[in-house]
Amino acid sequence: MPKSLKQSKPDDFFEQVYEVTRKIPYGRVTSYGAIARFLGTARSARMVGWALNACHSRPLHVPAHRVVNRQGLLTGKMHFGTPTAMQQLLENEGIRVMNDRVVNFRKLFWDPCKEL
DNA sequence: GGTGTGACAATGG
DNA sequence: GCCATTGCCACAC
Repeated sequence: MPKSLKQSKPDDFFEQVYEVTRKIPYGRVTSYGAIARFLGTARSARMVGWALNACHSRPLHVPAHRVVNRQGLLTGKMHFGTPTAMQQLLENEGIRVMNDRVVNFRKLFWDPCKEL
């Protein structure tokens, strides 16, 4: 029974990513690396992005638009259906975006390891 | 069980 | 501040 137990949650890692992403405060942004480090997989920052890629398979809405790369670049905007959807959502929260890059990213940066 | 891949991060120029 | 290269882990086939 022990070996079959984990079979129920094959996407445990993804679940964690979604959970942290939902906890991002309004008007704040974070990076994939920060989430990865918070989950204990600092070197799997790419997996965080991939996990969000599968967020469409989730019944719950995930504010993936608040997650950007270390440079504050909206690398995943293309996965929102429309190329401008991500930027629109960020601007809607008061976040200024220029050239697909978050302005004052360091100020708006939200570190789950510290804040959470 | 190996191979390919990905919404990244860190470093150096 | 920007561009190019390398390393990295987890997942699908």
